[in-house]
Amino acid sequence: MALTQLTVVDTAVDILQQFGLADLSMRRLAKELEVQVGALYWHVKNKQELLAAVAAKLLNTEQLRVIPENFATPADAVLQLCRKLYLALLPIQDSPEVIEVASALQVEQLNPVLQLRDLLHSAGLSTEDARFGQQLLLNHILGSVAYRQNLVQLDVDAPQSDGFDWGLQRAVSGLFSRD
Amino acid sequence: MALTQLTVVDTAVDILQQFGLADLSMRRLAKELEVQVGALYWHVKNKQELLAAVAAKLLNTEQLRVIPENFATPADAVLQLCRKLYLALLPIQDSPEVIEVASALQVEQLNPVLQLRDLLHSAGLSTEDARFGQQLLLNHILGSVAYRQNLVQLDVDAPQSDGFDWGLQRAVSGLFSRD
DNA sequence: ACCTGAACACCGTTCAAGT
DNA sequence: ACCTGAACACCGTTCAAGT
Repeated sequence: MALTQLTVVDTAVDILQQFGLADLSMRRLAKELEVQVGALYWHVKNKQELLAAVAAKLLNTEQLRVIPENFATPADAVLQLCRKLYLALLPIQDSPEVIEVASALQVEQLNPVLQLRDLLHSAGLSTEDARFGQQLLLNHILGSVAYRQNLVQLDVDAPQSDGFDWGLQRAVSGLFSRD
Repeated sequence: MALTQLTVVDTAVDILQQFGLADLSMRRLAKELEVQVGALYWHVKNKQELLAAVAAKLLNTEQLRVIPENFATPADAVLQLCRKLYLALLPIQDSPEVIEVASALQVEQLNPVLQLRDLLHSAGLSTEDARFGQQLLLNHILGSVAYRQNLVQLDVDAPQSDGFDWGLQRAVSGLFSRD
């Protein structure tokens, strides 16, 4: 199998899902693909861009879309999209770090983040406020996932809620109430 | 000067503030202190605990307290504390990552985070909800700082607001409105 | 065009041995 | 008790040289 950008990124996604970010090194990736490390740099510019591509692979899926028509209010659609994102990222080790790298480099390529912004906009927020609201909600999603993943990693077996949904509802309520 | 836990942590804080997390390696730290790397491990268990201690040094300062009596409403005190935290962390490179390590390891030693929780509690939220609200606000602070720091790092010179304060006001409003 | 081999300049952690 | 010296098992990135 020839080495392509696609195979490199897909293998990276695999390593991330199976072993976490600590094991996703360029050298490990090269070993998995049975090539020398240097070969990777023909297909990806550097590790940062690779991680951005990994994030895009993780997020740009049909599962992480929401059909606004299926919801009574825009707020409900927003809630649902956020919950989907949270649940999708939770089982992927270190996903918040990966997404952060990507959204710093190129938020515009992460479809669910864009849809989140769109939903907020069509719910009545100005273009700028929709961007801010998207930030608030994304911060909460990634922060909650990171917090939760740290708990299991430190075998704090307290299976207590991380308060994600509670905080989400409060945040959305704050975004849509005028005062 | 004898090597102590205190000097190790203080020097680590120095390196972080001057050069960022990428330069804060155990080896660089040893060089700065003019000892061998191994010597550090007599004074700190590992790098993770060192970073937690660094975070505590950064946050546990009198500057980052708020006098509730000075504010008309608890919500105002919460707003002020969050803004103080945001402004304090912004100039410290990679501070969100450091704080996250620390709050995963030992939230209970970060005074401003505890005060934030306390303020929410005394504002009427249940003990549990105060914890959740603290999470929501901390997520927003750290997320906004990280976002802002990434912008300057990628020399995206757009000095556009990160919407921190806008999001903060919405979040606080959501926390204190009952619906 | 695509890949190898090898180098450069680093990491965190451990541990026998010294004082 | 505290530190050195040295090792172990890694990193990301670059680049002449091969095909």
